[in-house]
Amino acid sequence: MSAAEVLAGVDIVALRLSEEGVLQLLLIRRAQAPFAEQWALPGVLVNGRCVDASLDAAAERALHDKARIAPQHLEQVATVGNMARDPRGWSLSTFYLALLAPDTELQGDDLRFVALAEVLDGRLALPFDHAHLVVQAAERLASKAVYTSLPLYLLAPRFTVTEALAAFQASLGQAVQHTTLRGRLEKMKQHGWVLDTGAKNQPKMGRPQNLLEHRPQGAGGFIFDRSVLS
Amino acid sequence: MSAAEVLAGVDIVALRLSEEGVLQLLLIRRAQAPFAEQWALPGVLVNGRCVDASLDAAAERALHDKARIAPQHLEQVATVGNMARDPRGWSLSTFYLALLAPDTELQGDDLRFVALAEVLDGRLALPFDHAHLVVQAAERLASKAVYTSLPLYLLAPRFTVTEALAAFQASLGQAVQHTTLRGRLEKMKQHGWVLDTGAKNQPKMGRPQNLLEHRPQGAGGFIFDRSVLS
DNA sequence: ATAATAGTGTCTGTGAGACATTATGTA
DNA sequence: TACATAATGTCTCACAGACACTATTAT
Repeated sequence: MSAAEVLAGVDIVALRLSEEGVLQLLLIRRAQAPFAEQWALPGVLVNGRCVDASLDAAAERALHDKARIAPQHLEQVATVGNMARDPRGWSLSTFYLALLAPDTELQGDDLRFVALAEVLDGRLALPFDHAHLVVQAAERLASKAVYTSLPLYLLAPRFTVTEALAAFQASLGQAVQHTTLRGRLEKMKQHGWVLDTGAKNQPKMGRPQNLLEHRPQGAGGFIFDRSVLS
Repeated sequence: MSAAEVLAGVDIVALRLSEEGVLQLLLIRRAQAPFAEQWALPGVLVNGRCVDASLDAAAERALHDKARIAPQHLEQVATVGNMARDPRGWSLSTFYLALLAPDTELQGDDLRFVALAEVLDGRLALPFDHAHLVVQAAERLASKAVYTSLPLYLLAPRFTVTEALAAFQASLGQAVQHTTLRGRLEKMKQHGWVLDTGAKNQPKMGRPQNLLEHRPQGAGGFIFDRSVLS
């Protein structure tokens, strides 16, 4: 069996929720050709010499080595493979959705966050088919936000209902009734996924907010049995 | 950039609904090492010489070339990659879930159907990590059966409510109220996904059954806004 | 007091769950 | 007639949607 000449790698679509409630995408300035110096998704190649125990380990390595970041959630989205996506030839990319804590900071000027919306609507172009990967990852987040608690991984472990609302609305791209979200958080409390810290948070104005705590009891978010949409 | 030495391929978890309402898995007797002569998932390698336009095209090729079968539904499930799954070294497998028509017939004695349950509970072992792939594909089908109409792709284009019930129950691994399913089919009628052929089907005994027709209006099944479970 | 924000309560609609009832065929 | 199977109807419950109302802070 001859060694197959396929270029295989993992790419990461890492998202952070900004203080303004907007999703931001992590980009890295490529050091090597092709597309050297351009801003692109962080990623690594997987090959015979690679030390990764598994593909998921390679994804974690990509985030850790390239950006010194540990995500709060990491899941595989899909794998694309064709002749056109890389000028070097037929290539495979298994890409992951990573959700980062809102206080994630970047070190080094070869890393930056950009508004996810700018990539989704084409205002900001990315090399390879990275824009397409971003679209699919964003769709994954949106579709899971409909019936799971996945957007909570965009928040700090302690969060307020208002912050949770921002996370869901940014993930879904549309408004959500706060009463609906409160009902879901109540349901999660009953299953130990969320608990009421007695603590309060005082905004600049208005009534203090209850501080909740996210306690995942399994992978991938709590699953509700209804859609959050009409 | 040196050619990366990664063995990459696609494997297919193709399922058929038997007349007894049991899910069956398509296996092929391997012609080549490793694991020659053993029954395994159909699959093909993707490499630099390959003619496939894309990874999805390679999946279709695997089913067509190896089994002369065209599935009613084909979707990518995930990609696994590690050192242990193939004795030849670090390898990648992107695996797909394929749903076949119930009248799918096999030609050649290197193809057969086995009961999916036998693989899931370990009574029937498969080479590589194929049993693990089958588990994940079956989980994908089950989780989608909760809130989509995916199991209808296991039926002939014209089907009865009883057959649809069997498809859902086999996919989910648990009983479903027929009234619930009727409600969902009614909803699908309103959106053009199912229509009432005036025709009837006469079982050996009892009242004749209405014959419905499956008219997919998009990829991946109709999406409901509630879980079919409690 | 007023504004701003958080949290609760009420009413409606939808669709699943469970089960009873009716309909339509065969033996 | 008896039986088997399909199809429909009824009632309850959970929860999303919409919106009103109350609560608690700062200025």
